[in-house]
Formats: sequence, structure tokens, C-alpha cells
Amino acid sequence: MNTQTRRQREYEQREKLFLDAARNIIRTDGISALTMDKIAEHTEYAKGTVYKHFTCKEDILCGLCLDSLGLMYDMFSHALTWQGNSREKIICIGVGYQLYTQRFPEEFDLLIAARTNNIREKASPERLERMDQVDTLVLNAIRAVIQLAIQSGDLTLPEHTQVDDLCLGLWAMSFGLLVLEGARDLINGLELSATNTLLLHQMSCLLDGYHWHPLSTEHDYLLTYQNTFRHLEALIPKD
Amino acid sequence: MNTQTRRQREYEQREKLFLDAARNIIRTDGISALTMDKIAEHTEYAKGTVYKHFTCKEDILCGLCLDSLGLMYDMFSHALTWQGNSREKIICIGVGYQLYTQRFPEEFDLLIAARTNNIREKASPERLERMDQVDTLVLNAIRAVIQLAIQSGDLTLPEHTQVDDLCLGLWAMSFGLLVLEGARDLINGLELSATNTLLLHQMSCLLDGYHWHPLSTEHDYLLTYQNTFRHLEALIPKD
DNA sequence: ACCTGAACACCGTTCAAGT
DNA sequence: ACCTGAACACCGTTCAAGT
Repeated sequence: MNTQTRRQREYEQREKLFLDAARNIIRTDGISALTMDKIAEHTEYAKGTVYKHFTCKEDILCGLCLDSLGLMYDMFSHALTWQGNSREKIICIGVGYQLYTQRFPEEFDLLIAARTNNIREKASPERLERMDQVDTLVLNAIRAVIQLAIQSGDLTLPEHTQVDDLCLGLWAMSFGLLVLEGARDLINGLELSATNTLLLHQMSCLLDGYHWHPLSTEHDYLLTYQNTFRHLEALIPKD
Repeated sequence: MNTQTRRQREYEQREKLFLDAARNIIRTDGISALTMDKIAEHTEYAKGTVYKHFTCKEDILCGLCLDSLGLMYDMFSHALTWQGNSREKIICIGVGYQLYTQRFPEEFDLLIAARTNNIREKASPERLERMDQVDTLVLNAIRAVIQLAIQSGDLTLPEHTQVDDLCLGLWAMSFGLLVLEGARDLINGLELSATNTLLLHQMSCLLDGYHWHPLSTEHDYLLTYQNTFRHLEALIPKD
């Protein structure tokens, strides 16, 4: 263990320190309360030092997203170990997504913002590259379940449809529903059946449309939903 | 026509002037280039006057969203007149959504941001109220198609499912896909079949899952997609 | 070689003065 | 009654000076 690696280790620890401080600020006082001054103050470093790690404020926001994505990926990986058929594994991932976004709404707001050009054009290419890598990890997790379904005969993809099409469809449906569910004003104007299981029902219809077996008429996925919910809930950090 | 209404008319015209200036700025130089100074300069009013209309910058962003939503609603209304079965009308709305978001990506970024708490908590309650109203108009357009499908026997909702569940599901799927499609880095890492018809195929699977007739096996919706695309394309403003 | 924080530039917001 | 724009406060970013 030479000096170079110690320096590097300390550098990475400090970066984590900055990001933790930033996360605490937005969790406590919201995204708009995040300033470079506060990050410096909370970590007892000078503002200039923060810029040794991040090219700009948007770079920090993307750094936070990177961590959030990483935590979500950990949860998804755990979801994959859920004992059940291939559709139940998909549900388990969806439930993990829902739990995470509802537990940390500010961080989800950041993930939403990080999909717009306005943020991405300012962040450093290195950070964006790393975000793509975690995106790929998450996608691979979903891909794996789809491959499993195909191999086990539960699913036969329609002609002219790739694994990644379904992948993106599932992600889009979940992402869209969770974004719109977060908009309370919108939801209040709607007459919905039990809001909590909306994601389950829409995903079920989508997967039924793909003839992914067992169909929702052949299996009680509500039970799966409730079980996976309880299972993953225990994994969400309390603060 | 008394003085009161003339004043009011002039006031509304000036508000439109400010919003048009703001829209031009973001279309030309992006969202981050929008400043109160530039709006004042472009309209030849003082900054203080802008604040007679908008409580803050976020209020302007929401004002822009309001206009965008309005234009999209106009397009959706037009889509409803498309001659075809109920599923084709849904597709026509989806195509309108896609055309609009791809034609005006900066405005779509604003619509995305306007779904986060960070923006909404700063905008004026009046503006948010008006946004809800246009949201409701858009939802009613989709509701109408679903009702039509039910009445004509094309669709029978599953038990414990409301019209609005399907409504939100369709919206979420479209919104999610268009947001993720806008993230070029993400899309580049995916092996997708012809990207342009992704929305069509995912919506088709979802509606097949709902047993909304005619099913995609019974009807050539790709043709519908292409026809509605050409039809609506002509309606999108060129600048 | 690394950290600091004063200084700068920019921009959202206000309000006393002007018409 | 309405508009103006100088003044203010705040905050992201830089860089010369310090250790």
C-alpha cells in the first residue's frame, strides 16, 4: 500500500463526505436549499476544495444521482434473488423502485431532472459516463429476468421485438407512473382504484399483452406484490 | 367595451409578450440562458414589470408549460377527430404527444421539470391551479376515447379497474418512453428495434393486455401510426 | 502540492422615485 | 395607478496568496 493509493483513498473519502453533506441538505431542506457554501460549511472545507472534485453544481447533482442509482441497483439485485417465477421477479424490481422513490422523493426529483438536457449539458463527461454505466447495470438486471423468462418458456417475444424494447417499456411504465404519482395535484383529480397497486396492475396488463406466463388470470400477483413489498421495505434505510 | 376590459386585455397581451419572449430565448439558447433581464430587454419593459405578471422565475417556467400543455391539448383534440376505431384514436393522441415533444425538446424538459416539487413549490398557486385545469382537459380527452371504446364494446375493463387507471397508465407509458428516448446516452446503450415505433409497440402490448379490440393481431396499427404521423406532422408549427 | 477564502460576476427580487 | 431601474442579496465560480 503506497502513498499514491492512500492519497487516492483519502480523495475518494472526501468526495463521499461532500456528497453525503449535499444529500443531507436536500433531504432536510429540499433541492433549492443546496448551495456550495453549505456543502463547504457542513464538511469544514473551503468552497474551492469542493471544486477539486466537481466541475460545477450540476456535477454534484449528478454525483447524488449516481449514488441513488447505485443504491437502487443494490435493491434490484436483491430483488432478483426473490424466489418465484420470472414475472414475480419483475414485480419485485418494480416494488423496489416504488419503495425507493417514495422514501426519498427529493432524490427521485434529482433523477428526473438528470434526464433533461438542461442538467446533463453542464455535468462533467466523466460523471455522465459513470451514470451510463450504472444505467447499464440496472438494465442488465432487467435483461437477465427477461432472458430467464424466454429460456424457461414463460415468454416468447413477438416478431420485430428485441429484449431491450421490453426492457425500456417496463422501465418507462414504472418511471412514468412514479413521476405522475408524485404529482399530488394531478392524482387528486383522478378517480383511481387503490393507488398503491396501480403500478402492479398496469405492469400486469403490459406483461399480459406480451403473453408473459403465468398470466395475471393464472396467478395471484397481488399476493406477490404484498409479499415483496414487505420483504424489500425492511431493506430501505430509515434515515 | 369599457376601460376595465381594455386594461385587462392589454394586461393579457403583455403577459403573452413576456411568455413569447421567454419561449424564444429557451428555444434558441436553452433553458439555462433564460434570465429576467433578457425577458425585459427583449420586450422593452423593465424587470419590475415582469414581476407584475409572475411571482418568480419558476412562475414563468410554469406559464410556459401552461402554453405548451394548451398547444398539446389542441393537437389532442384534433387527433380525436381521426376517423378510425377507438384504438386508432389513442394511437393518434400518442403520435401527437411524440411529435410535440420531439419538435420542442426544451419545452418538454420544462414539462418534465414542472412535475417535480422543486419547481412547483415556488410557482404561484394560481398558475398551478390553471395547470391542473389543462391537465384535466387532456385527461378528459383520453377519458372520452376510453368511454367510447367501452360503449362500442371494444373494451371491457377488468374488475377493480377504473377508467382513470387506464388513463394514467397510457399517459405514464407515453411520458416515460418519451423522457427516456430523449436521453440519448441511455438509448445508445440499448439494442432497440426501429426506435420510432417503440411507443406504438409498447402501447399496443399494453392495450392488448387490456383486451382492447381490435387487438394488434387483428389490425395493422403500423399503418395507422404512419398515417396519423403524416397527418399530425402538418399541424406542428415550423418555428 | 494542496487548500483557502476573498473577490468577482451574474442574476433573481425589491422598492423608492419618477411619470 | 403604473412603470422604472438602481440597489440589494445571494450564490456559483475563480484564482492569487498562504501553508
